[in-house]
Amino acid sequence: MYTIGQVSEMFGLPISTLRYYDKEGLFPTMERKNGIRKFGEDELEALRVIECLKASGLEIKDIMLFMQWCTEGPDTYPQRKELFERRREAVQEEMARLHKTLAMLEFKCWYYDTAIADGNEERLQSMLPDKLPPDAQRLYDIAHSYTSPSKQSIL
Amino acid sequence: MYTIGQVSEMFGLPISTLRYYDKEGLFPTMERKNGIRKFGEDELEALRVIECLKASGLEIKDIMLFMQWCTEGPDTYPQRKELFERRREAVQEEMARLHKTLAMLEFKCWYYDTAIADGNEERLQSMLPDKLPPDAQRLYDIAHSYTSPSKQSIL
DNA sequence: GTAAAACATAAACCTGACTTTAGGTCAAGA
DNA sequence: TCTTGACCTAAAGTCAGGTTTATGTTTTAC
Repeated sequence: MYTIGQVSEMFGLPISTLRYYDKEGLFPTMERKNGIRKFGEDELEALRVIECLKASGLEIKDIMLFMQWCTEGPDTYPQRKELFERRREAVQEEMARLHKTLAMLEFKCWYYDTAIADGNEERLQSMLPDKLPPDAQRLYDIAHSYTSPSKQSIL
Repeated sequence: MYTIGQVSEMFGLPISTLRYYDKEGLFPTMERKNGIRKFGEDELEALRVIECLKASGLEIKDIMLFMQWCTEGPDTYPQRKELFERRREAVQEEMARLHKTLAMLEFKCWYYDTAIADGNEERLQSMLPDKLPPDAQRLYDIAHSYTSPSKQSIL
C-alpha cells in the first residue's frame, strides 16, 4: 500500500493530479484510512491504464466509465473489450497521421538545409512541386498527399 | 485566390478557425480586398505547415513565431531549420510512446477476449505478471516497462 | 434594385484538464 | 509541547484552442 506522495513519485505525476483523478472517479475501489488515500496494486494498474487511455485520446469522463465497468463484474467484459478495440484503431490512425507529419518535417529539414547552402530559396522553388531530388520528392509527396477531411468512414 | 469559405471546404476546417488563426498572426502576408481575406498559394502552404506543426505538438503562438520568421528572409533559415529538427525529434518520441500505448491496448484486447472465453479473470490473474502465453507476454512486458519520468535528458 | 448568401469584427463564452488557494487534520520528531 | 511535514477538502483560477453571438458590410443572383 502506498501514500499519494509515493505514487506521485513513482509515476512522476503531481499530487494534485492524483487527487483530481480520484475526484473524477478514476479509482472507484480505492480504500482510505482516517480519510487518507491508500493506493494498492489495483490503483497502480489503474494508473497505467489511465496513462494508456489518455495517450490514446480518451477523455477523463470516458476513462471513468471504463473504471466503473471494472467494478461491475464479468457482464461488462464485452464493453471493455470494445473500448480497447476502438482505442487500438484510434492509435493506429494517429500513428499513420504522425507518419505523414514526420514526412513533412523531414522534408522541411532538407528544404532549409538546402536553402542555407544556397543562401536563398530560388532554386528550391523552381524544383516544386515535382522536380525535386528523389528522396526529397518522396517526402514531399507523402506530406502533400490528400487526406479526406471526412471524419466518418463510409463503412 | 480563394475565399475563406472555399479554404474551409478544402481543408475541412471551420471558418471560425481560419479567422482565429488569422487573428493569431498565422497568415502574416495574407492580402485583403475591401476587407475580405484572399487566400493564395502561400496561405494554403501555411495551412499545411500549421496542421503539421500542430500535429507535432507545437502551440499556436510558436507557430506564429515561425510564420513571422518566414517574412524576415534568409537570415532566419537556421532558426526555421532548428524548429523543424526539434519537431522531428518530438514526433519520433511521440511515436515511440504510442508504440508502447499500442502494446497495452493490444494486450488488453487479448486479455478481455480471454476473459470472455473463460467467463472470469481467475486464470488470467494467475498468469500475471510473467506466466502469460508468449505473444501476450511480449505485449505485457512492453506495456509495463519502466519509462523515466524525467523530461530532461542528461545530455 | 433588392434580397439572400457570404463575408467582416469584437467580445463573450465554452471545454477539458488541471492547478492553486485557503483553510483544516493528524502523526512524528526535537 | 510544539512545530514540521504530509495529508485532507471545496472552490476558484488558469490555459489553450477554439466557438458563439451580436452586429454590420459586401457580393451575388434574380
